[in-house]
Amino acid sequence: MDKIPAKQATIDDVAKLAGVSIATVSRALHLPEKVSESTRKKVTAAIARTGYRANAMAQNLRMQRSKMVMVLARSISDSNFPGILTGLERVANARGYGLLIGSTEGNVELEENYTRFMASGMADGLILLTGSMPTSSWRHGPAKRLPPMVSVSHPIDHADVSYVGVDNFSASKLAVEYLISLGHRRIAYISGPQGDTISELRHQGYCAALANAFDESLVWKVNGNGTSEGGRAAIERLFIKDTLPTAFFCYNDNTAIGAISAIQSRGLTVPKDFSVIGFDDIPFASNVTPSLTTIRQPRSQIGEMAMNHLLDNLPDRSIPIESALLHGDLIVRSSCAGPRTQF
Amino acid sequence: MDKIPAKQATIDDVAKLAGVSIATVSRALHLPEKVSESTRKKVTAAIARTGYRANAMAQNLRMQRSKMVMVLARSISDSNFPGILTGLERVANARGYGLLIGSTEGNVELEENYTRFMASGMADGLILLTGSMPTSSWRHGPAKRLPPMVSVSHPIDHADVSYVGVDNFSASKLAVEYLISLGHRRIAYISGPQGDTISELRHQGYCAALANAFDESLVWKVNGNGTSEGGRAAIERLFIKDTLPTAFFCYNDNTAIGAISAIQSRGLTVPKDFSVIGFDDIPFASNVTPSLTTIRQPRSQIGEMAMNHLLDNLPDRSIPIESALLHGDLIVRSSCAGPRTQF
DNA sequence: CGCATTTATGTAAACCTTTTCATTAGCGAT
DNA sequence: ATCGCTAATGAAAAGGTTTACATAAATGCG
Repeated sequence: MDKIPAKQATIDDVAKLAGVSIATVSRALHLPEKVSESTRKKVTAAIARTGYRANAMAQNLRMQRSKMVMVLARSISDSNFPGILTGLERVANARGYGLLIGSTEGNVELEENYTRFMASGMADGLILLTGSMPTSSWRHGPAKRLPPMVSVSHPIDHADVSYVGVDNFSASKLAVEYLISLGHRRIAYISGPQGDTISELRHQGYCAALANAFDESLVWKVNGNGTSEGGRAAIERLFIKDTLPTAFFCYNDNTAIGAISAIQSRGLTVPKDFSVIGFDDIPFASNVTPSLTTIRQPRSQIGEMAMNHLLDNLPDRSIPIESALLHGDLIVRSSCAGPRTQF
Repeated sequence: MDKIPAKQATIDDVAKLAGVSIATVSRALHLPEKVSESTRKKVTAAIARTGYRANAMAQNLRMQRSKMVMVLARSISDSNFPGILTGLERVANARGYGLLIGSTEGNVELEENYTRFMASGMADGLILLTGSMPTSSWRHGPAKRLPPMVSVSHPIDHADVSYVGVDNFSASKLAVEYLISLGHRRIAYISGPQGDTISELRHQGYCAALANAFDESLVWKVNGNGTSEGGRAAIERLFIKDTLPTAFFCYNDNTAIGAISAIQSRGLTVPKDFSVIGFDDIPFASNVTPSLTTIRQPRSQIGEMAMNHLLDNLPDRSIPIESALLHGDLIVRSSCAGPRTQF
């Protein structure tokens, strides 16, 4: 084994060792057909000997890019995040890009920190999982040029950004239709946070399913906040009333799990007394008791599509703004059944 | 508002506008005390006017760094990952570093892909969540120089890398002591994957607690694999026997949840018939029924410590290899109770 | 006032590539 | 042998910083 050189070898070292110019080395690497068989061999040999790896910073500086994509999320701990990130990562890696991740925690200062990062050219593109455009001074400043962006999961109102996510409307409709098919007529929606776009879409799907099925539809919305605590609280508030729904369509699995837990702690059972359906199919949905019937979000597929779309758009930013709505599948487990016959 | 310039302003633009040299601009930014009050003002004004942001690639090339840390994980979907990542991210961001993430999925090719990335200077340091040194050709090649590294959560045998993680031995001992304090004498350990270092440490803690408490200790190990499926299977296998333990200390929460589910589906109850204690305190531990008694890993603290240690070591690599074992707390919920009086 | 010392600024090199442009050599055709 | 054309290579610029060194101005002191 050669002795360890003090520093990482540069293109100069390779060129010297191969007895050619650095231009030729570069060409041997990137345009092999432009260089003669014999010198190409000398160059590859020299590269092997020196252990040369092109310095990414120099390349990026010269080529005016960074080969990085920044993923900006509201929270890393979101149940959907790992799955999406896995998809993003898979294609970024396959296409030679690095993934830079940042979480804003809803904190404007942190967000500005990251946009500064972006502004200094540390990323060629931006994946938004925040549900909003990067709020920051620099957008309104002189250099208004944002990198190509794709919004994932959370559609952004009034912004011309491509969007990839599950079709919340149709998937919710599907969920509620399933409850209806089981015989339920009094179905409540336990919502997500107030003003949340996704919650609104899911609510619309819920309404549509009811309107389709019944002449006179009973829309029943209870406010939650997307956490299991919120689901629990929603049930508590509801159970003060004397008329109750027989099934709950929940904003997400966390909410559903909270709802189930609240129902159970009142001595009632799911799905015998009440049916509960969630949304997301988070990893734990199959591990709760009863296992949760829900809508599966194709998380990694969402991530893959989003990243592909973004990277396709990098070279010339010519790809038009477009939305991809992916199909959400109904996953039937054990938290739904027909309604109790007697109320 | 100024009109939008075609390109991002460079230091030259600022210098020209301020009527000084680029060296002065650079100094005004980094060594403000070395530049006179008046010119400093001119420079800052020019910067504001142009919307100048230093080009990160150029800076990094010049300064021979990248201001990035790579986080290499086995899987992004690991239950502990988001929490640790949150901690890592928090301090990286605060200290001006970007977080580059990659998941190897146990795939050697992917791992090599990332080490190539590293070798080209795209990261100044490396956080290992893989439990092993980056296996790759380049380690054995001529340029053997690895960047500073810190291993997190998974200790790495026979490698001189700093390590930050929970004190698996003591925490496990704590868990088992708790079961003993409830009156259990026949306690089984449902392990993680074969050969897993962490599982081995937890096993040792388990053994130590037993040995401390009883003259004659009954060590009882059942193989799992770290998934809820594994926990479930372990219980099934065990229940063929006629003597059974009264309590289970599980490798992790996933295993514990699987175990509980298997016990329940045999018509038995936790904690009345069997006590189950987990490890990790994953977000869902409080949402299962019965809510899971477990050991909490201080995930974000682990991430913060690891990143701080790594970044402290970047300037001169002078900090010695060291291990930080963090305390794991016992979180008492409802999955443990005293043993059944009659066997 | 003259010299030494500090302070402020500018010039240019260095960081490592990619790529344009120019040059040289080689070859076939006339 | 000469011309023209192609193929292979090299020289040098450009990308945007930081910083060592040089220079000029200003200040201190005897």
